[in-house]
Amino acid sequence: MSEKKRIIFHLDMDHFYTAVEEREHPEYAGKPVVVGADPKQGKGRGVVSTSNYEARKVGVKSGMPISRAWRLCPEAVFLQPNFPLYIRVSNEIMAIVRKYADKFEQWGIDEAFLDVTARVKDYAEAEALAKKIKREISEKERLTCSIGVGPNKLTAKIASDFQKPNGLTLVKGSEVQQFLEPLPVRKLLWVGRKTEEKLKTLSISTIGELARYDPSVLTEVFGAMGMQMFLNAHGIDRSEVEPRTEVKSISHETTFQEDTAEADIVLEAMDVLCEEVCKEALNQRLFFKTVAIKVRYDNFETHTRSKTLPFMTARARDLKKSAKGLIQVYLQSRRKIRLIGVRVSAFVKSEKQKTLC
DNA sequence: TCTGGGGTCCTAGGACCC
DNA sequence: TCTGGGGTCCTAGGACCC
Repeated sequence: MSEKKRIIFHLDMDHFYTAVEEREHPEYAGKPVVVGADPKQGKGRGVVSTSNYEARKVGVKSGMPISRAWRLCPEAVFLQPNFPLYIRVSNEIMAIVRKYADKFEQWGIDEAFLDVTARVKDYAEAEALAKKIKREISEKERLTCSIGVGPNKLTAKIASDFQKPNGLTLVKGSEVQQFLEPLPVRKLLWVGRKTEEKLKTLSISTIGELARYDPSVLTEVFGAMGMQMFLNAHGIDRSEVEPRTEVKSISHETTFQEDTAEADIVLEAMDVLCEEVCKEALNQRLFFKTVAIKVRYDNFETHTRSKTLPFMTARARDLKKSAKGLIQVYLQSRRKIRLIGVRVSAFVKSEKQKTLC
């Protein structure tokens, strides 16, 4: 029952959004660049999506409130994300990368896993292949990436993050435990802020401490996830590199400029979201059965309500009617609303698109 | 610090059916 | 009159990813 020997790459583009912007705008060279919400002189809502290394030097990081980024670095070039551009560049990069893998899995817009087991005979060849991929991306796209190489996805992912930007880190099977041992548990995939905090109460802060902990206690505290974490801490991860399956939900959401309790404003915004969601569903030829809405109050308390229709549809009229019904309870509360969202799921792919629309 | 927007997966309770 | 067990679907919330 020994684990099949594999060689997995994880490729991660370096500060992707800002890198693309810098490529398109040479005049930004050497300046701090921040892609995210509009800072509005420090009064903007929203967060930083990506910052380049000049901005990171003064502490501007992904996920930070844009107002704080503005205070830290008012001289930065602040840009709103240009997703159509990023998606186009992403598609070009993925086309380059996927031809080097037997199995390929895109992970978000700017990351990918490659199973190259059948393409290389050892880590020396893997290193040469990784360099070749980096060179091709650099020549064709004028962008850099970091690649991690390891015996599984877990190790490859952590390795790609180990030296950035423009890094290449190889971790052989025999070196995995030693490599992971000193790292904080937060580096493990699926260990986020909440799990990190919970682990801290058990006096676990490094992957090594997690590996030495009693797995039965971990199972008690975290359920199935506990055993998963324990195995991962030992460098064990049998998950396959596999292509993303079909889309399971489509959603749009929006945060208001100012929190509002006005039903008219909320309903009008919701109609727009419904239109956008329907347009996308139709583009992908998907009919949906389940409609969900999301409401976030001004204190960040968040609720969702959903309803499964007795029929499938892709019509905006049906979506608007359902969404309107679902949001009523929240409007009646007269509390100030910060955000609303609309989501559809439970898809049926249509072969008869034309006749039904 | 004052917290976007797009997703996936898991859990748990209740309804309903056989 | 109080009581099965299994299976599936629906709903709400939450954690996590980029």
